Amino acid sequence: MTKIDFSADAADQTSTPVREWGSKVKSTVACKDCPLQECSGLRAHTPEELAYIQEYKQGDIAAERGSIILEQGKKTHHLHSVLEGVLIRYRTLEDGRRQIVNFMFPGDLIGLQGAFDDAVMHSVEALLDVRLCVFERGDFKALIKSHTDLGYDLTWLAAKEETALEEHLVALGQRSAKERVAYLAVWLIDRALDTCMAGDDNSLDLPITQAQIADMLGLSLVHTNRTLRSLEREGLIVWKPGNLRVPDVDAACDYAQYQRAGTNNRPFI
Amino acid sequence: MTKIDFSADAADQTSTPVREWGSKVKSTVACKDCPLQECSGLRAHTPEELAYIQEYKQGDIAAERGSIILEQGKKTHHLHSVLEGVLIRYRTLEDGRRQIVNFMFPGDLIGLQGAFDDAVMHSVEALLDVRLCVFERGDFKALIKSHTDLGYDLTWLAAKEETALEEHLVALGQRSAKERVAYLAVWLIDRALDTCMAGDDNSLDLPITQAQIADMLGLSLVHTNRTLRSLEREGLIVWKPGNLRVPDVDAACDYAQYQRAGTNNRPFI
DNA sequence: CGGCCTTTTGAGGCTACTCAAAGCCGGTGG
DNA sequence: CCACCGGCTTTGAGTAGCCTCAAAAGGCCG
Repeated sequence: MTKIDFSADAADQTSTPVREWGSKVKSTVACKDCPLQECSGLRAHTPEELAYIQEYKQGDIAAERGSIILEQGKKTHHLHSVLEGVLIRYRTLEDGRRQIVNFMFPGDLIGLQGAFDDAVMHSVEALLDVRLCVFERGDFKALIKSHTDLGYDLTWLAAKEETALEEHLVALGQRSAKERVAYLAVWLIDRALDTCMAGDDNSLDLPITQAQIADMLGLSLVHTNRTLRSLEREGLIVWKPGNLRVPDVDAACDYAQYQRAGTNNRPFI
Repeated sequence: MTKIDFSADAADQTSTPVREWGSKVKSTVACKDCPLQECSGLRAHTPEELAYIQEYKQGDIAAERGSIILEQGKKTHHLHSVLEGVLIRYRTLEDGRRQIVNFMFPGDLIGLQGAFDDAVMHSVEALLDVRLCVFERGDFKALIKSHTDLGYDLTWLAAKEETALEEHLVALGQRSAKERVAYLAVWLIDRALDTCMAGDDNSLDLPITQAQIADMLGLSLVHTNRTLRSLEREGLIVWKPGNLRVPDVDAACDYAQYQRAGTNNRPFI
């Protein structure tokens, strides 16, 4: 809920474009030293590609847990990618109902849709302290055109994001509450494994509230709680505040009727 | 349910790549005469772009209503775009539950994800007799690289598709049965308007069964029926077999808490 | 006319929701 | 150091929306 303090005018509630973190953007990490290069779930870039990216990267920013990075309906000049941390992307209806649409892990792109439309139709909030790379929205079209490899990667990323939403859609449309929770747990663990955020015992430290889980899965808070406890009693999933663990991932997958996508060396920017 | 008769071996249930419609592909429509060029909801291509596309287009095929164009888990050598007609994209769980993920209207791309992964994780079925343009999957990477404008369009399309899924996700997660049906009705009408398929009274001729509506919205068949009849009694939506009409689109949007995306000249291939 | 698919309607039951309140935990201030 | 407060979690009780089972009616085609 706290606003990011880097921004000159993040508190501005109008729909005018905001100059997010205008002069505060500095580069603390050079692309060639990007820690994500080491991550086994991601496809490392060639030195050449890294040089391209560095050219377009304006810098990186830190934002603390709870910060709102993007706000629904606002225009943005920037495109971000996740260097470190986890965020949620959600949409709010007028009467307050909220749907969390997806989670964003290191390597994911934030606000791609905003590069085409004027305003993004969702908000993005940090679940952990995060660091984000900043790109200029306008440069992005040039990037696609001048460095076709990265243009290809971008399309790839968009297609992957689509696959993830498809998966969530199946969960919401077809699965029971317990199946949904099991599905989400496994999906999160898988993403964490891909981005080197998981513990070696299939656990993930993520301070997500049950209200957020509920808003992701289309369940009520109360029923989410009961479902969590029920799955825990069965030993399938141990989801304590701040930490998620799935003792037997295969069993959980089986229960949720979820097919894990093989690890797939996704590209990132 | 009927298989497409163009295919040499569409009945092959193994996971080996199939040579879909090998020699049967002919070009009945030249890109420069593409009827979608005339459509107000789509962005017309420049003659130059049309020439690019023509170069990569292998031809077009017709498939009749009920044909399965793509099958979940299969490899495909081809990429398609919708020249005419409407299709659904769905995913099936092992126990038979099915989730319709999205509808595809003229100008939409089929199987983009398959261009990156080996196999697509969903099936595609024609709701109407359709005509599809055929591209070679392998050529597609070259297309992005050699004609960056089209690469940009492709990314744009992928981002749009993602936005649509996001919208569906909100519907499944947050809306009641009646709101979901109202939402879907308006969404379909909007897509139809964009692609010049709607009647002038906000109606759409689309032979979709209530079972399919149910599988799209995550409702049971019986309850879908009751919900349809209930909305009809209230005069919000008239959804007869084969024809959907929304007398007052604004009222329906309002009821479903759905914000129509302004018409947006989407690109197409 | 008979068979198949789809739509419609009835009846009863379960899943998940709402309302409500108590327990927990960390932070703040007296 | 302890009392208090706000946010999160947990549990109880009653309800409603949606589901399943079941069967009849309508439409299309051989």
